[in-house]
Amino acid sequence: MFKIGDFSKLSQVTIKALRLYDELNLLKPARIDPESGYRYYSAEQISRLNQILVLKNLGFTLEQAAVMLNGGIRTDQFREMLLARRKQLEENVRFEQERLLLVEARLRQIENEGGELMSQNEVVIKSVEPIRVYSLRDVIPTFSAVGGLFHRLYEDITAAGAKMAGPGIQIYHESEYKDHDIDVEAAFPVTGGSKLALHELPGIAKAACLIHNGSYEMLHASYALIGKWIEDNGYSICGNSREVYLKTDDQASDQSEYVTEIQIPVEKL
Amino acid sequence: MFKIGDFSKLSQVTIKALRLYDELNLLKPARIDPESGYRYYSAEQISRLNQILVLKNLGFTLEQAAVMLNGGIRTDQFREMLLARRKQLEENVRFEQERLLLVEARLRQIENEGGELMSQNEVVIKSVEPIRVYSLRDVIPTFSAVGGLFHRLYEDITAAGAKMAGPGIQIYHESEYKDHDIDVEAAFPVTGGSKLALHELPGIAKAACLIHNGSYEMLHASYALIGKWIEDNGYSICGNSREVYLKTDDQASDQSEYVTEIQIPVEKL
DNA sequence: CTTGACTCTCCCCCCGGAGGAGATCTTACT
DNA sequence: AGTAAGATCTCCTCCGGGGGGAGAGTCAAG
Repeated sequence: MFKIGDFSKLSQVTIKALRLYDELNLLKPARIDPESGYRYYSAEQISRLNQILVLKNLGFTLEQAAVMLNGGIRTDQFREMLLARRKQLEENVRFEQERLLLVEARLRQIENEGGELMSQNEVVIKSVEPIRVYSLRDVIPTFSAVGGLFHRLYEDITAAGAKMAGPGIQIYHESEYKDHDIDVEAAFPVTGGSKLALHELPGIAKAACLIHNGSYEMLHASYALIGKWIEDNGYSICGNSREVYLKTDDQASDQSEYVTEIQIPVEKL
Repeated sequence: MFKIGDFSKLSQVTIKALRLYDELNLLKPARIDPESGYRYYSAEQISRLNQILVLKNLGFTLEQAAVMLNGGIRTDQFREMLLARRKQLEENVRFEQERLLLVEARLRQIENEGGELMSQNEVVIKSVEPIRVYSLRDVIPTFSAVGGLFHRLYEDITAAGAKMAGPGIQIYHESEYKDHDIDVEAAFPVTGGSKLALHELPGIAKAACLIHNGSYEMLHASYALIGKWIEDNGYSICGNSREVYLKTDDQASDQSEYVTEIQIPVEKL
């Protein structure tokens, strides 16, 4: 019989851990002195402890280990848990490797381009929810004509007694870059106005998103940035890009205050 | 200005997370209504939020992100943190991959050898602490003579008025298997007996350990098991193996109750 | 018998939120 | 203007695998 300290030294498992395993019914001491509460372990229990350590090394939780070791498991169940474990581990490895690539990309960027540390505007990947909107789609001669499209949209909405329930969204229905005769859709989420024919804007599973601050004349710079990012990070564009007008003339006194989000659907190559 | 729910939808960050970032001084709302306590965010703050998300994706903690974004950091410091991060991530990947190999080895074992699920006695890798012992070393004709060695050890210790302070240990000072004229050391940690010439048994950084239950006549089977395990798991033997007599004739009424631990120093190939 | 080393239970902490309770606030509809 | 629904607030507990420490009780050796 060993006291917990001796047993801990023998097994290289901390006393804290042993007490926890006791509490979780993973490894009950062979005897507990009813008066002092001291735990006494027998030499045979090292086998059991080793089983626990093996399961822990495989990455199972202590709770799973308790279920397995307390007998409620068949070989085929164990096999299935191992398969699930393998799947999870493979995913973990992929995830960590991808994260590693991101870190290395940052390091390269610092080495090459000097100290930018964190730019004000960073590209992030996120999903975009589907949303019901009222929208108008048209082929417009030049970019500057998109204002008119939004104006017609606004008139339709107010005429129907509806209200805008979110920021304006613009979708480029072009697969390539064009600067004339552009197929463009302007949309607003609305509330009320049951007469309006709403239409569901599909969600985007993965979109590369970048916030653009300031006048629309500089939007192309942000597009260049996000395009470079997509290329550098091994994504490719797989859908129509959008602009979301988070802050525009109705809340900003100056064009320099405008805030626009660029969303580009992407997929991992 | 967006209420927290709208801002959450825009940014695809949960309300819970936004409130946490507020608490951690990562992202304070642009305005908090002093009467209702409602948080109001401005469109510009999405940039800041994206910075947070990027740092989180790189695997930094929120606390680190707070330090970085709140200005107390220079580029070279950021670079060092990235380097540390890379090192940690590389280690994580190695660790998870090794764990994955363990799981796959288990799966192969189940497929090949049918349902053993968990054997009673599992091999674990652990470290062994250095320990001060009194020991005798001799070349003995056959294995069975090791008993005599321990007997002499026992007599020396009691004669010196000392006591054994732990289980007996046997070290094989042979690099290959021999069944006659074996160079063997028998050792006991002791307390008291200042006249005894103690000697420090070195620690082992990595030892493959296996508990053997029962008579010593079956020890060879456990040696075969641990040898196979070492080979299967990509280790190689790099030192003298030991046996630790955790339960032997002084506490056991029958040889079938003996408990012995085999320790073999190994290194990863 | 004393003293120092061990052990006991109980509580808080880590990390990044998730889930929920109960109260208050805003907003849309009548 | 009232009311009901939905949003939001703070505060609490929980997850995993223990680590660290307080305060009290126990064991073993000289």
